[in-house]
Amino acid sequence: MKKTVFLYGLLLAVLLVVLRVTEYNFYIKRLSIEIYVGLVAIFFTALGVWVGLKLTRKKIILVNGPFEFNQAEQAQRGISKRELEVLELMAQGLANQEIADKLFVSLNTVKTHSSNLFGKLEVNRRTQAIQKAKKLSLIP
Amino acid sequence: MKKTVFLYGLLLAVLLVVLRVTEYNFYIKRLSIEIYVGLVAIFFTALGVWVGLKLTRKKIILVNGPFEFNQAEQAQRGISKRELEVLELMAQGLANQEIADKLFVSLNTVKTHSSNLFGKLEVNRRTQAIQKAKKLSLIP
DNA sequence: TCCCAATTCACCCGAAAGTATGAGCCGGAA
DNA sequence: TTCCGGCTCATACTTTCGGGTGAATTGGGA
Repeated sequence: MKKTVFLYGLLLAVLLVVLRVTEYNFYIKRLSIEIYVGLVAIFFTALGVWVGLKLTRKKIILVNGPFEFNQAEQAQRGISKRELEVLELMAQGLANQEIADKLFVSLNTVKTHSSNLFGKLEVNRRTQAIQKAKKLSLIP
Repeated sequence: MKKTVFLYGLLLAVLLVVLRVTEYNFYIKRLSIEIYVGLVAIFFTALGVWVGLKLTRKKIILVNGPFEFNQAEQAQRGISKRELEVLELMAQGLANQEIADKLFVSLNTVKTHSSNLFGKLEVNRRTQAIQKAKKLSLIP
């Protein structure tokens, strides 16, 4: 973040210098002030568009960008790592037996985990658990 | 669309006039050209940001815009309307009995529909059906 | 060291889900 | 009119889920 601020500051400084030089050139060449102002206007409009895009691009990324895990929610509901693993596999449409095979544990263990999970998510079906987990950003 | 273009043109014209007046004022008051250019720069930067936001806002809306149903996929797999209804309710995490109540049919009917649906979607669990249906744009 | 939370597993039971098969009804197409 | 696809429902059976209880193990923190 600091680096970003510094970069922008530097960019601004460079811009001012360029502005000054350009202004000097125009003065020497005795070109009309209108052209100069026009160029400045066009340039800064472009700059503004760029900045605007730069700012909103982050929002767009936020909308459908990489998944950001909601750690606070996990902590508040006291959901353990193992339970999360089960949740993820459950969200992939796997049956409890398949989850058990993937995690190298018994079917009963998966049942226990999923059961505890349902309690913590305040649901009573795996389909609802998946929905709620997505809404809480516990899974993508 | 035409109205938008006209509005933007009008806005631009107004801007030019304002620019000219401002320039005149500055000339009269013998203020330094730097201040004038600086103000123009700031103003057009802001304008650029606004335009940029205006342009990208549409894109954002497009990104997470209204769901577009994949009718071709439905036709190819021969999925009927009723099966789609069941699918949607299933995706909401409802149990078969709840779906039956919502559609005013018996539990057996829902079972039949869902069973046929699973065959057409090439899955054998409701969780997988939901996933696949979302991937195929049959449900949002 | 002791305790706790997490993890693991088992057993039982009832409910829900899914499979298979058969059948009646109805509206639109051939 | 006949036929077909969609919708409905039933019965029977198997599998999977989910709830409840209890218990052993273990790694790490008070």
